[in-house]
Parts: sequence; structure tokens; C-alpha cells
Amino acid sequence: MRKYIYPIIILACAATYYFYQDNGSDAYSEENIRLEEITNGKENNSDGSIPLTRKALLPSSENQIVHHHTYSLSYNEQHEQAEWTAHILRASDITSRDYKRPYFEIDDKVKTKTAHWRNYKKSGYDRGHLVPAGDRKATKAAYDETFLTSNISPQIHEFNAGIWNTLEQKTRYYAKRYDEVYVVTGSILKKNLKTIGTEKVSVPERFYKIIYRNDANGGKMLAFLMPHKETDASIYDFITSVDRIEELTGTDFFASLPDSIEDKLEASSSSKGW
DNA sequence: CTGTTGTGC
DNA sequence: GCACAACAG
Repeated sequence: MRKYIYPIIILACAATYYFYQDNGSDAYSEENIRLEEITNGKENNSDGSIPLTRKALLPSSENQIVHHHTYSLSYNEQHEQAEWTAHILRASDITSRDYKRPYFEIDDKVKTKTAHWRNYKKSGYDRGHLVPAGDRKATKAAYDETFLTSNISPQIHEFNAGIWNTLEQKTRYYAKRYDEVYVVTGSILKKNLKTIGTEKVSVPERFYKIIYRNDANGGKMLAFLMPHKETDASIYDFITSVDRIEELTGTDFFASLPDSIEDKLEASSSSKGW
């Protein structure tokens, strides 16, 4: 009997290991990979383009920037939500795994403390992800990390499940097609917006998403600016230039790109090349 | 996929 | 407060 004990133990250990791998509970390895992404990036891209780190992708901001394992954000305390989030979306982030939705938690990395999810309860508004949960399905840990109240804005359900969802799916399509895209998502925060909850979470009137694809020729950029309302229109009716979003937000996007490339890409409001 | 609400312990 | 199931676009 004894000769079976060790094989059984080894099998049990292996099974446990694979179980946690599959569940994506191995946050430690993910942390190593993704935090490295912020500071070091890769040696070189296969197509000869200059590798961009997540840090290089970050917009300018006077608000509180925090780095999570798989995305970064800038929290606006007045409006009790992020003014923008930034993440690198890779084809490998997109899987068909079915994770159980966790509860939204306060983001402890934001010093001023983020809003509580109760502000949204019975408000009539969705807890709309900025970094979509669907963009972070490589592991359970990555998925759960999107369920922080620093990563949501109040959204009308018909908008969130409608054209905004369509835009998120299109972004995932680009990530699969080009293997890797850089994504900045946010809203136009201004004074006198409607608020919800006891903490007065602002309800933005417009949301935007900027997608950048890198290549040896400077890459391509695509920006969408959408009114926060239900619509049957196409997402392509809401293409704008990054320059326009910079005007509205006062934020400088992709400042780390060489100026000649940045100026050209950010002036464009065309989906040509995508 | 994007979400909320109701029930029960 | 949390788990589970049902429901909606």
C-alpha cells in the first residue's frame, strides 16, 4: 500500500496546481508579468516597432494615478470616479472562460477612497466598467481586478449594454486581429453634472475610448466620443480625433510618442487602416 | 457579452 | 453580507 502514497501525493499536488492555474488564482505570477509591463516593457517587437510600456501610454493628469496589476487609472475625487483608465489589451486576455462576478470593492490604492457601490444601487444606472471585465479574462485575478469602484461610471443600461458594449467588442476584435492594442477609456467630467448616491457620483454626459495600435511606421490611432444615451446608430458615427478629446478633457494622450507621429495620429478622425 | 433584482441563510 | 438563481437587452 505504501508504494502508492507518494504517487498519490504528487498527483494531488499536480491537480491542485492545475486547478489554481485554471481558475487564474495565481495572482503572483500575473503581478510579476504585468507590473513589469509598466516599467520595462519588452526588448523589441517582432515587427521592428518600438515597444510601448503601459507607463508610456499614460495620459497626463493632475489627479491621482494608481497602478493595478493589469491597468492604471486616474481618480477624480470630486466626481468620485476615474477620469481615465489605461490598459494594454492582448489577444491572450480574451478567453471564453466563465468567471463568477464578484462584488465591487473600494479601491484601497486610491488614498482619498473611492465611492461605495451602494451609490449605484437602485439609482437606475449601471455600474459601467471602464476597463471591461471582458478584457480581463486571462485569469480570475485579472477579472476580479476590474471590479473596483475606481473602474466604474454610472451608465444608462441601454447605453452600456448597447453601443458601448458594441465598441468594447470591436476593441476586442482589434486586439485579436492585431495581437495587441493600447486602450484609454474615460468620460468628460465637468461641473454641474447630475449625481447619484450619498457620495454624489457624477453621471457623465459623454464617454470616450482611444485605441492605439503600434507598428514600425508609427502605428494607427482610433478615437470614439459618444453621448451617454441610447442609440441605434453605428459606432463609426462617433469617430473623432484625439485632439478633440484633448480639448474637452485638458488631457495630453500618448505624450511619449515622437511628436511628429503623435501630431499626425491625434489629428486624424478616420478609421482608415483599421 | 453588458448588467440588475429577488430569495434565503 | 454573501451565495445562488432568474431575468433582460
